Amino acid sequence: MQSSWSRYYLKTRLLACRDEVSVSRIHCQLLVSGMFWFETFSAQLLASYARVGDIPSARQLFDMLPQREIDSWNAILAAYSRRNCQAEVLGLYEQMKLEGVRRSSSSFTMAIKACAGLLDLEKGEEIRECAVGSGYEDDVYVESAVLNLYAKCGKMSEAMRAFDKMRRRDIVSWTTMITALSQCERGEGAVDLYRRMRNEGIEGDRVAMLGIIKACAAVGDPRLGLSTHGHLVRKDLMDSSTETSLLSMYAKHGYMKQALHVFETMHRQTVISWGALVSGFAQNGYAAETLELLAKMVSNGFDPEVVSIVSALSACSQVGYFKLGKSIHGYITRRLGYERVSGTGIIDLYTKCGSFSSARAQFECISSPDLVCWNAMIAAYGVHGQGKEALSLFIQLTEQDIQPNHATFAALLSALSHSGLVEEGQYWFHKMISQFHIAPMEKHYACMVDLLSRAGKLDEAHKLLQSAETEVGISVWVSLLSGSHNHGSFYIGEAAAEKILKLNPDDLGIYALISNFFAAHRKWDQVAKLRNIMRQKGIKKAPSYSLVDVNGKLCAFLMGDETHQDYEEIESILDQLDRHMKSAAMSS
DNA sequence: ATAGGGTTAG
Repeated sequence: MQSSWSRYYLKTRLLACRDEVSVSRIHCQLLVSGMFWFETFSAQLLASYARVGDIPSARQLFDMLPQREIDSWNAILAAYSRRNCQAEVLGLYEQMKLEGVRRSSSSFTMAIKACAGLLDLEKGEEIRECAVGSGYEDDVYVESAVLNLYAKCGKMSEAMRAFDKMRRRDIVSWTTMITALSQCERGEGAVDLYRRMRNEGIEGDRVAMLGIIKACAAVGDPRLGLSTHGHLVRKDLMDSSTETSLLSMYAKHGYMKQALHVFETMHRQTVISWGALVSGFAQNGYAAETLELLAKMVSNGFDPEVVSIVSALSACSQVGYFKLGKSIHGYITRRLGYERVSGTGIIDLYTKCGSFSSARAQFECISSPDLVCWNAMIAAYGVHGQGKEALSLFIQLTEQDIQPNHATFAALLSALSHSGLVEEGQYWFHKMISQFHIAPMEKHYACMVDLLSRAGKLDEAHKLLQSAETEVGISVWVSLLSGSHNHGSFYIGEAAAEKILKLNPDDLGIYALISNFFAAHRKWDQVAKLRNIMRQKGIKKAPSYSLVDVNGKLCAFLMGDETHQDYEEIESILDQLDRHMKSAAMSS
C-alpha cells in the first residue's frame, strides 16, 4: 500500500492533519516503508509538524534534513513565529543568511515581526534593507510588518511616512495603522484612516474593527461607539474578541449598564471578558462592586489573572482599603509571580495609602521598568510632596531613551505644583510642548493654573487659559477662581466666575465658592443672583464622604457625622492633631 | 497556504 503513495497523495493526507498525532502516524508509515528518505517527503512532513504547532518534532526533522530548501526554512520559521519565539526566529534567519539560503518575502516578514516583538528597531530596519536588496521594496507583507515595527517602537511618524509611501495597501496595512493610532490615544486619526480605507472600497474585518472600537473608546464622543456597535451587529462581525472590546469601550465612557449588557449577552464569556468587566467597574470608581465581581468570577470557575487582580488592586487604592490591598500584593507574589503591570499597581497602592517607602521599594524590584512604571513613581514623589525628587527621577527617565508621554508630564507638573516649584513648572511645561511635542491637555493646564495661581501669578494663569487651544473644563476655572479669591484679584476672579457659570456646573460647592468670592468683594447683587440660581436649580448633591481602613474594616465618615461609637475619642484626637498642626505651622 | 494587523490592564 505504502509503495503506491504518490507525492500528491501524501501531500493531501498531510494537509488533512489537524494534530501532531496524525502527522506522526504518517511519519511512522513513511519510515516503515523506507520512503522517508526522499527529500520531498521529509520536507513536507516538517511543514506539517510546523503547521500543527509541534515545534520539537519539526525542529528535530529540520536538524536532520541533509539538504534544506527555502520551504523547509520558512516552515520552521513559521512554527516559531506563530508562537512568538522571537529569539529562535531571528537565530534561524541569521543562519539562513550565513548559509547563503535565498530568503523570500515570508522569511523577511517573519524576521521583522520578531524584531517588532522585541522592540528592536535597529535590527528590524537592517532586515528591511536586506528585503529591499532582494527586490521586496514594494512587498505588501514586508511593508506591513515594517509599519508594525515602527508603531511598536513608538515611532508613529516613521510609520505614517512608510504607510504614505506604500504603492499598494491591503486590509492588513490599513489595520496596522488604525490599531497603532488608537493605541496611542489618537482615536480621531484612527477613525479618519478607517474612513479613507472604506472610501477605497475595503471593508473592515474583525481585526480592523477591534482597532476601530479602541479608537471609539479614545474619542470624546460616545455616539461613535454606539454606531460602531450597530455596524458590527449588521455586518455580523461580533465574536468574543469584538464583544470584549465593545464592553471595555462602553466602560471607558462610563456606560456601565451597556457594558454589563454586552457581557451578559455575549456568545461566550472568557477569562478576558471577565477581566474587562472587572476593570470597567474599577475604572469607574465602583470599588465594592469590583471586589464583589472578582469573587463572582472565581465562583464561576475563572482563575483571576493579572488584569482582574490589578483592577482589584486599583479598587483598593481608590478607597484606601490598605489591608485588602496588601493581601492582594501577597497573592500576586505567591500565585502570579513577577509581572510589571501588577508591580506598577502595587506602587500605586502604596502611594495612595501613604506608604511611600514601600512604593519606592517596589519600584526598585521591577527589573526593567517601562514608561508607566516610571510615571507611577514620579507621581508617588509628587503625592508625597517631594517635587525636587520627582524632577530628578524624570531627568533619569529621559536619560534612559524612553520617551515621556502626556501622563509623565501630568505627574511631573503636579509634583512641581504641589511643592511650589513655580519656575521649574513653567520651564518643563514649555519644554513639554517645544521639545517633546506633546500638546497640553486639560490636566496639564490644571496643574499650571494651580501652580501659577497659588503663587499669586493670576495674570499669567489667566493668559495661559485664554491662549489654550483645548477647551478646559470647570475644574480648571474653579482653580483660577479660588486663586483669585485667595489673592484678592477681583477682575480675573470675575472672569473665571463668568466662565464657570456659562459651563453650568451642578455642584453646590462651586456656587458657594463663587458666592463667597463676590461677598468678599461686597458685590451683593451678584450674591443674591447666585442664591436665586441655586434655588432655581434646586441643586441637591449627595454629600461627599471619606473612607478609612480601620483594622481591615472600611469606615465611611462625612461632614458633621457623629454616629460612630467612638465619636468622643475621635474628636479629642482630632483636637490634639489640630493643635499640633497649628504649632508646627507657627514654628516653620 | 508559508507570511504581515488582534480581545482585558498598571
